[in-house]
Amino acid sequence: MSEQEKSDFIREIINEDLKTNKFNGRVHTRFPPEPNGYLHIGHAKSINLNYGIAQEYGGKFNLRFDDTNPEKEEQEYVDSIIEDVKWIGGKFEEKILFASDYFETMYEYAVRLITKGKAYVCDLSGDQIREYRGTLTEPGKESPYRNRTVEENLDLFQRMRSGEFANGLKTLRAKIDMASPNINLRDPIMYRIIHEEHHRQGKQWCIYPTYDWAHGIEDSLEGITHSICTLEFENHRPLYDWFLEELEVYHPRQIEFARLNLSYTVLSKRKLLKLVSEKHVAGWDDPRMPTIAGYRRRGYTPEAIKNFCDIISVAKRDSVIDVALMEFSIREDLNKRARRAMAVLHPVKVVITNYPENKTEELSAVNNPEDEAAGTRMLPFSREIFIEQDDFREVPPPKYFRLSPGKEVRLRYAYIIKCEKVIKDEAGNILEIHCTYDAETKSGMANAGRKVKATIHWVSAPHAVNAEVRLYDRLFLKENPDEAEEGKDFLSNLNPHSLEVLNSCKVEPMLGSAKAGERFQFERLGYFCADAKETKEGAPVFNRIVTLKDSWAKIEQKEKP
RNA sequence: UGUCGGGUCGUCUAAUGGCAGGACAGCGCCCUUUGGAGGCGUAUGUAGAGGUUCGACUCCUCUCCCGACAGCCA
Repeated sequence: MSEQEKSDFIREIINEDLKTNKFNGRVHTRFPPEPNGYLHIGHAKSINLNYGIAQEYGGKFNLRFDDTNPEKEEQEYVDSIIEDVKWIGGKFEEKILFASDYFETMYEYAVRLITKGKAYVCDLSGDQIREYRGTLTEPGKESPYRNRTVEENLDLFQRMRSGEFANGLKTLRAKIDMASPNINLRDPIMYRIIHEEHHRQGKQWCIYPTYDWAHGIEDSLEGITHSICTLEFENHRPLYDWFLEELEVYHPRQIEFARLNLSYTVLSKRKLLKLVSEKHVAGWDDPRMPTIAGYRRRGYTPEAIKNFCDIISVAKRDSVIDVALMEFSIREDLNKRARRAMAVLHPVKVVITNYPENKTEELSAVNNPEDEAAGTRMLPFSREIFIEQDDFREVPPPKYFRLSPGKEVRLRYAYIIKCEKVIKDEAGNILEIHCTYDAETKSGMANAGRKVKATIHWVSAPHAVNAEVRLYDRLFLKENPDEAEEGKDFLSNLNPHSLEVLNSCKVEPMLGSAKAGERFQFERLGYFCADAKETKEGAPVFNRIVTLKDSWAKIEQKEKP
């Protein structure tokens, strides 16, 4: 998709603002995560949107941490978020920003509102505040503390700051309208008392601004033009606007879009945290997690993620994106870029009885048929090879084109072989398959053109390297994991087979020195990535990124009743 | 029975008063030394009812359906 063609309701708004010169021709966006968890694919959508817009319009982009709640936030999350935003490709202006750096200004602004008679210190408890707020259909009641004098409010607010009161004893509230049909306008809380150490401010503060109070100020201070957030903040926009108007400061425009939902996936921070803390997965970067760190470890590329974000576009209606679109994006990317390799995951030995013992040939193999520049490599071939158990059936089902007794297949880049005999143990397990080869059918020879129905992959037994391969699948069995039985939650929909570890895989020699993070297509199987943390020279560990589209699997599925 | 927002192929998304198009998924065929890739083709959609108009996905009215909001979370 070319940048020119991109069009959505947000870009339309920006075009309109540019036309009317609303922000003097400026475009300045931001990505404002709270450092209370790892970034996930939904955040990638937001980064791609905000950063993409800044880039397209020659504007600016800020990375700003919305660190206004010390009870939930940690430095570990700050670090991971910075790494993830960079990996996704978001380049932020000069330095990383923190809402907590504006705390002093926010305090002064609050004093300004108090002085205007637009904010007051309230002594109501949490329960009382809820009670006074009213309900969705009934108006609320005014707090008995609502009409304190400016002097009293100023004094109390100063004493809140200086630590005179315990948590929850007092709040600073905006004086708006307790009867507003929009609950957010019923005297919302601006400051609460939290005696807790902040990851950047230490013990400097014991009052912390709420999101509604803080966010618009952050945007205003940074000169943001378009403050893009998700739909659940739509009802907060009147409040965002109210604060900035009362403050009489620079006023950005808030625009809301629908957050990303992915089938077979959960994307709420709470649920992701639960998966990690209850050890249903191995950590935030477990390759099954929809976190940026998880996708990275799995082997996804930033380009594929960007492409995915472009495909799904952005709108206001709620939607659930088919996870197949994500899989399509990574396949499309890796098909063009990943070098091909031979790997046998479930090996069974084949002995080519008419091939000389002790002979080894070097056969030329193409590294990437989609990219001639990737060149070729040599593949050792010998009398004993491994093939995939699945590529042999003693009793072949209909339409099965691979090896079976008396039948021929081509070995990729090598010869056509014919199955002559199956050697089993007493229990009936297949130990070896004995084949003969046709020496005239070597890849590239005159007779090589002889047609056989199938080509299978293989690895020379004496040259094979042992590898561990981790087969990852969807983490959840249900399209909507939240759709659980009575009394159960999304965890009951976990896929028990989302990870299968194979320890005795046989791979071609070149793969023995795969570097951490390197990606390959294992021919006929899928795309794999050498694990970033655990792969070692001579003892490689591969993560399956995604399978190849497998039309045989589909045929087989259909044959079954 | 509050306020705000939303409803276009199975799934996303275009068309902003002028041929309902694209992608993914599906199906069929061709091609193929990866049952991959690629090529070609095919089916499927404007929530409903009225109205305005030469002409409506688009504008108006009503109805229906879905989502968000009653944290001192963001």
